Order: sequence, then C-alpha cells, then structure tokens
Amino acid sequence: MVLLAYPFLMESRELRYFVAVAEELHFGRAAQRLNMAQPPLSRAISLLERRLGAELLLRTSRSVTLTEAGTVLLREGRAALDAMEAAEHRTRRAALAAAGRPGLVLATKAGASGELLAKLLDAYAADPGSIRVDVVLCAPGEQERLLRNGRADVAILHQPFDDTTGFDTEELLTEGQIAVLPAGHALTTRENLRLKDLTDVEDLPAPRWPGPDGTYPAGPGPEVHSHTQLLQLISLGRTLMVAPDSCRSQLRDDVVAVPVTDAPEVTTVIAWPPQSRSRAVADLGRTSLRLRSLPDQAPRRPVMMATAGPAWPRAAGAPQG
Amino acid sequence: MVLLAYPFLMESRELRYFVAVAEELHFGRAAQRLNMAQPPLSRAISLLERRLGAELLLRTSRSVTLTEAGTVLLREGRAALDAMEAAEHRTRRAALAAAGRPGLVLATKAGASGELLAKLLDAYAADPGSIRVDVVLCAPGEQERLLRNGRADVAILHQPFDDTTGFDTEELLTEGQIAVLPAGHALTTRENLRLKDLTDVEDLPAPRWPGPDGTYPAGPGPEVHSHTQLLQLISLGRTLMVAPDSCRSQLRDDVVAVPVTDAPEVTTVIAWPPQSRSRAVADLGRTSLRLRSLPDQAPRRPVMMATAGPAWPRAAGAPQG
DNA sequence: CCCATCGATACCTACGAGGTATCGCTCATG
DNA sequence: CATGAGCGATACCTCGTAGGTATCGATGGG
Repeated sequence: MVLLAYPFLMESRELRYFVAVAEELHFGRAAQRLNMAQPPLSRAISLLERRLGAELLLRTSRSVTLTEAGTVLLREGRAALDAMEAAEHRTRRAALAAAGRPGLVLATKAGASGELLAKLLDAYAADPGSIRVDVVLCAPGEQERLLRNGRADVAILHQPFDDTTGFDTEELLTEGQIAVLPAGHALTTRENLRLKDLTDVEDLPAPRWPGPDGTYPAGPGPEVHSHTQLLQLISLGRTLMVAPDSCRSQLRDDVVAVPVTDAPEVTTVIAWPPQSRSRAVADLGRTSLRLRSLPDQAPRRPVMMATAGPAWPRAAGAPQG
Repeated sequence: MVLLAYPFLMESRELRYFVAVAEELHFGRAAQRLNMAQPPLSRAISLLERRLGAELLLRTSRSVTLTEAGTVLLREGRAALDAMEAAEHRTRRAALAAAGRPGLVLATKAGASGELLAKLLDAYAADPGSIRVDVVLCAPGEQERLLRNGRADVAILHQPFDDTTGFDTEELLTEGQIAVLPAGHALTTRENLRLKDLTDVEDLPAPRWPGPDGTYPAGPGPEVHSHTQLLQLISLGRTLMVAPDSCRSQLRDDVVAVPVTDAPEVTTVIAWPPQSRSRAVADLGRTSLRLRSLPDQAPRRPVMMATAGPAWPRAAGAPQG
C-alpha cells in the first residue's frame, strides 16, 4: 500500500481568514486585521462553508455568531495554525543550528520564579556543550502559546494554571500560595488566610488582567498589565493578589505577604514539545532533574532577560553564556 | 493589545508538497503522487526554501537527501498537516451532528480486543442518549494516525506500542503476552518462554509487516498484511508471533499459545484528543470506567464492523444500534 | 563514450485571489 | 414612520502566480 498525498481541500490561508472572522465576529474588522478588503473575505468564507458542506457562521446584517461547527473549527483551526507556525519556526531554528548558530528559546512568565530560573540557567550554562539560551518573558498564560506555535523551545509553566497536555514536563518546584496585601491593612494582622477571606474584600477588589484579546473583564478592581504596576497598586491599598510563595523575594517593603492555607499548590514545571528530541532540550531537562537533588546555593551571576509581549515583532534575546 | 492575524508565510499546499518530496526523496515520484508535473513542484520547493531561509533538501542529479532543517520540517509538517486535516474532519462531523446525524468514529486495530470492545460498545449503546458508533478497523499503529488527523474521534491503543502523548486516555485492560506457535513445534512443549527463546528461531523467522510507506523491511520471515494470513502462516509452520493474552480466544486449533514471561505487559487504553469535550466522547470514557468495575458477562450481541485500510477512500461504517 | 535518469530553467496560459463600487437588509433615531 | 448609518453580499474587473510543456545540463551506469 502506497502512502498517498494529503487529500483535503482546506488551505491555511482560508483557515486564517476564518479564525480572524470567528474571533472578531465582524467581517469588517477581521478584514482590517488581515490587511484586506471585506468583500473577498466574505467570499472566501462562504466558499469555505460550501466546500466543507457546513454552516460555520450565522449572519444577519447586524451580527455574526458561530454555529456548532464553527466553534469546532475555531478550536481545531487555531491548533492547526499553531502547528503550521511551529513547523516554520522550528525549521528556521534548526537551519540556524545547522549553520553553527544554535540556540534555545525559553519562555517564562514575567516576574515569576526568578531565583529558580537563574539557578537552572546557570547550571545548564556550566554544562559542557550547552548552547545559548534566549529567555522570553511573557504575559501570564502566554508561555503555553509560544511553546505550541514554535516561538519557544522550552517553557516554564505553572500547574494548575497552564495547560500542559501534549507536552513532556519535568517538575521543578511545588509550593503554597500567599496573599500580597498593603502594609497596615486589617487582614495583615492574621497569621494566615483562607481563599474566602480574600474574595469580596470591599476595599481590595481583585485586579483585572487583559485577556488574550487585549480587553479587560468587567469588575470593580483596577486594570493592570504588569507586576510592578500591580505591586504599586497593592502598596497604594487599591487591590491584592494571590501568588506562589517564591514571589516573596521580589516584594517591596510596603506590602505584606500572608500564607493562604487553602489555595491550590502551585507546581512549577519545565515543559517542551514531546517529539523535540534535540540534544539541547534534553540537556536542559536533565539539568533541571539534577537541580532538584542539588545543594541549594550555587554561586550566582546576574541574568539578563529580554522582555517580549505576545505581539509579533521577534522577541529579542540576551545571550546566556 | 490587540490579537493580530497569524503572520507566517507558509501555505499548507507548500507543506504538502514538501512532505511528499521528503517522503519520496524523488521529485518525479512526489509530483506523480501530488497529481502534478515535476517542474512546478521543483519551483515550489525552492521557493519555500528561499522564503524560510533554510536549505531543506540536498539534491544532486542522482539523489535527494534531507538536511537537518528538512528533517525537522518533515516531522513538524506532518503534525501540522494532520492538524489541518483534523480540523476539517471534526468540523464536518460537528456539522453532521448539528444537523441531527450525530456519530462517533472509533478506530481499533484489526483483530485485537474483540471481546473487550464488544462489551464496551454494548455497554455504551445501553446508555440513554448514546449515539451511533462507527468502528474502523485499521492496520497496527494506524489508529494513532486516525486520531491525530481527525478521521476518528476515539481509538483503542496499546501501550507501549502506540504513542499516546497528547491524548487523554482511560485504561481498559493490562495483560501479559503469549507466543503463538505451530502445533507440534518443539517450543510448544515448554510451560512458558522468554523473549530470547523466540528471536532467531531457525525455522520460525519473525513475520514482516509493511511499514507506513507500504514497503517491507528486509529479513528472512514471510511478508504479511493481515492477521488471518499470519495465523495461517503460523499453522503452516512458517513463522510465529507474540501477542497480548486476550488474542487466545481468536486462535485456530492448529496453533498453540505459550506464555512469554518477560514480554512487556500490554495495556489497552481508550484514547481521545484532549480538548474534544463532546458529550459523546465523555460518555464513552465514562462507560469504559464503569466497565472495569462491572460483573464480567453481560449479554452480548454480534458486532458488525467495517474495515478500512490507511488509504484515503472514506471509511464506511456499520451502525451500532 | 553514450545514453538514461533526474532536477532545474524558460516560457506560456489560465484560474482565482483580491480590489472597487454598489446593493439590500436591519435597526436606531428623531 | 421616514431616514441614514452600519454591515454583509453581489457584480465586475485586474493581475499575480500556480501549474503545464519543452528543454537543458549534470551525473553515473553499461
């Protein structure tokens, strides 16, 4: 039996079009996002619908909504586009490596696990045969995306917040969580807290982070987009936050940490795509294994990091060597 | 920050072209497979290379080989194309379901776990709200592919043979393995065997199954493409096989089963793509859970199955209801 | 040494992706 | 209830490019 060619009709271009429309629920805005005019977009979508034999969108002249099939195609289509993008990035990276400029891109959440990460990178750098590691700091939850679309080779994820299905992982650290509160607030007198003590605190409404679409959820709390900003807002007595224990080391003097006893334990893991059997990734994984059984304080050098939002301009990276 | 459109260049068409060439390592044959002429294929590939900024293939006028980058793109590209195809199939299936013709496609290895599967399907069919299940019998190892490219919603896989990374799974059965030998063969006098007793048995060389590319590996054993054929060859004293314990029930009288004590245990699992939170799949998963704690012999009806090779013509399905 | 094999190049054609103009429907507004 | 703004669909045109044919040039076998 001979292996045949893939027989499906869909082109990735059409899928990009559909995903744009499905996310915007508006042909005009989607067309703008795609840098094209609205009519060809309308045509492409209805052609796609005819070829799939499935209604994807319900349009009136006032609104666009997804059908069942459309919802499925949005989810599956995003995954497929991520995979396409990943193929492209990983190939480019492999070509660079073959051309003598090997490198790893590690994605981690901005403002998390600084200590741990620095130790890991130092230990890896000490490995003979280790290569340059570029660190990309991204918004909470963005790491997973970068790993899925190939912009990163490895990521530091936090269970149970990030979805690690489909990745190989190595546990790095499990820890409890603390509440970070303004110094002097009534709650700071407590030895420890429970989650329900922290919901609906009148004068400290939970902060609101932007979603992946850039919009903020509704609510009374302040809108935030960085941790420094959040800490400042806490110290000003405007909000509070619940975070893993290890972030204590990064707190300012004007905020107070109180353990939250019933918050879920947070496990920091290092994750990579399963078939990525590159030596470098394997080495890094092995390093992280070794790290857990190592004496605690190795000599530390400062670690330079590059920041990168989820936007498209390539993430600049600082050498780790 | 606004969610932007996917900015990559690669079209799935180009990727299909590359995968075809990379698998054939021959532009002419690849072009045939793609139903096109060779020159535009050559052009498309070199254009792809220029746009990726990466050499993918090393060509002489006598041979084509993959570079490092090409190897990466072959692996990643296959995954991406599977994802594209999956998006298409799952969308079509969702549309059918929305149109009142819901159905599940379950992939399983031909000639494996008949008992277990029949029980599972019966139990599920007894569930109120259960829907039609089409069973696709495929060549060993093909189930995984069907699940990844969306032609199946659920699959019966066998650890450690099949790769379940990226799937949600539910364990069904763990069992040892047996050697199936011609009746009367010297080895059948043994109470049990070890793996090394079975390698290099002069008169019973291991059978050779076709790989995914349709070619047979080299070796002394006979070429086989079905289990019936294999059993016949065993009964003729030409070969042997090692298989999970449960296949005993399907053996003919002229072959003998002997336990292999050091063969790895085989775990039969039911698997599905993780985000596929359709009610039907969830029900089936729950049914399989219940099954493990159930009394053994429920009344059984015969189960009709459709066969399907890995080739493209749509798998026909027989209703389960 | 010559021919078979195979990928690359040159050149042409035609399909379809994408643009502009405009229509037709729906709802908010006074 | 009339009007206009907003939005998707339709009509029509243009041009880029995917794909075909013919042929070249390199390489290795007989």
